[in-house]
Formats: sequence, C-alpha cells, structure tokens
Amino acid sequence: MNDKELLEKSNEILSNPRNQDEEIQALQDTLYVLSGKWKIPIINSICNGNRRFRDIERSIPGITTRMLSKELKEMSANQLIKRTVVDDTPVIIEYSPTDYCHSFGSIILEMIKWGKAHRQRLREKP
Amino acid sequence: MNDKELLEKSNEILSNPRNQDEEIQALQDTLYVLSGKWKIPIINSICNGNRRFRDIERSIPGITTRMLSKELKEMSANQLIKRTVVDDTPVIIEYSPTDYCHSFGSIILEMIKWGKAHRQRLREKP
DNA sequence: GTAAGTAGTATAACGAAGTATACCAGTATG
DNA sequence: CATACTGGTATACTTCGTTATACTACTTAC
Repeated sequence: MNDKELLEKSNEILSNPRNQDEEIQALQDTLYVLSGKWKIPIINSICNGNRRFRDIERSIPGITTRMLSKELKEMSANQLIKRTVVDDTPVIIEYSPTDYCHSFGSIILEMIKWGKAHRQRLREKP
Repeated sequence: MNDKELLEKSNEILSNPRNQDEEIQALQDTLYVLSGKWKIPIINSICNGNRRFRDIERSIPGITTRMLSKELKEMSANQLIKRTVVDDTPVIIEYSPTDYCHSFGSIILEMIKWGKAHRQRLREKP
C-alpha cells in the first residue's frame, strides 16, 4: 500500500465509523432468521390479527397448507409465534405473536413502504 | 356471524385503517425483488463503498464467485447497480449503486438493527 | 345425509438456488 | 521466474424450497 492509498484508507475509516464486519454479520443473522418466501408474510398476517390456520392461509396469496404448516411449526419452535390449543368443542388452534415476533415490525413496515413506492414508480414510468 | 362478532369486526376495521390486501401485496413485491440469500448483502456492500468484484466478494462471508457473478449480472439488468468498465491498463470493472439501490437503505438499516439486537438478546439469556 | 368448513398430514416430484472446485488470460509484485 | 491478484467462466453436484394432489377426522349447517 503506497502513501496515497494509505491516506485514502485512513480517510475512509474516519468518514465511516461503522463497523463493516459487525454490520454484515447482523444483516446475515437477520436474513437467516427470515429466510424463505413465507416467514415475513406469516408474521405480518399474525401481527395483523389473524389467529387461525385458515385465516392466515387465506390472507397470504399463493401459500399452500403444506408450507404454512411447515413454517408455523418451525416458527413455533423458534419462539416467533405461540400455538395455543383452545379446548373448546371443536378444538380451536390459535397462533399468536410473541414479543420476538413484534420486533420485526419496523422491518416489515419498511418493506411495505418500499413495495408501495415500487408500484408507484412502475405506474409513473412503465 | 352474531351481533358480538359483528361489533368486534367493525371495531377492528375502524381501529385498523390499513388496507390488508394492498400491504401483503407490497410486502410480497419487495420480497420478490430481494429474494435469495445474497442481494441484500451485495446492495449493502456496494452502498458501503465497495466497488470492485473481489472487494465485494471479500466483504460478504460465504459467497462464491459464481453466486456473486450471477447476482451482479441480474442486478445490473434490473437497474439496481451499474457496471462500468474503466479503460485503464489493466481494465478495471466498477460496480456502483443506483438511486434505486439506495432506496433499500431503510430496510437494510432496520435489518442490521434487528440483527444486532438479536445477538444482544442471545448474549443476555443464552 | 350431504356439502362445506377446520386443522392439518402424507407422498411424490420438480426445479431453482446454492456449493465446490477448477480453471483462464492478463497484470503486477518480489 | 514464481507467486498472487483481477474479473470472472465452466462443470458437476446437492439440497431443499415449493408445488400438486389427495386424504383424515371432526363439526356445523342445510
């Protein structure tokens, strides 16, 4: 590394106090937890008040019972949601959000915001 | 639906002015554009100042040249990034963010925030 | 009794996403 | 001269996400 490069490097570090390695790790952690096509829509649906299997299923276009079943199981295991059996007759199964689940609120809101702006852009110049 | 349920439903609608269908669509649009394991880390890397192939590659743990090459090609085609050939000797290839790319800033920041908080939680109660 | 809804499971199969590894031509470094 | 870097491509392979379809057991409504 020559003097010019060294100077550039030091300027870069000074102007950018963020820790790159830590950030990319945080980003990849988040992406790992949210991986796949369905977890975010499911979290969104449950946080929006949907509690029962068929209600959640109907609220997410394109999802199949199998995928919903699989994801709900995985998300229960990971404390993202809570599965409650209401011992009525007939038995009712309720899925509810945990605090953990609510912590994705900001990410989901930003994604909704982006998606809406995206559609707007497409309408304006197609 | 009985009277009690009807009342609850109407209260729910009044207290929740958001359009569910529009939101889930916006969410799924966003997820579609960002699908896969690598686009968000790549956007982040380029927005953080990495410009050249090997720099981007080194900044993203786990990515292979093949995946990076594939994604960069796709993202160039979709106007997410710009590929510039600097006709020096040797030829240098530069990838730079577009405005479109910058529009993911808020989502990425929220994801980094979540990932950091997540690690913090794990440290506190393992 | 029959149709429709609830909460799923079972099975099979497809294909995209991702991994691993090697390789290339050109250039720079020691 | 050997090594290592650059910007990728080629090939082969694996995995697992996803779809499609059917089915169960129970309940409610007509």
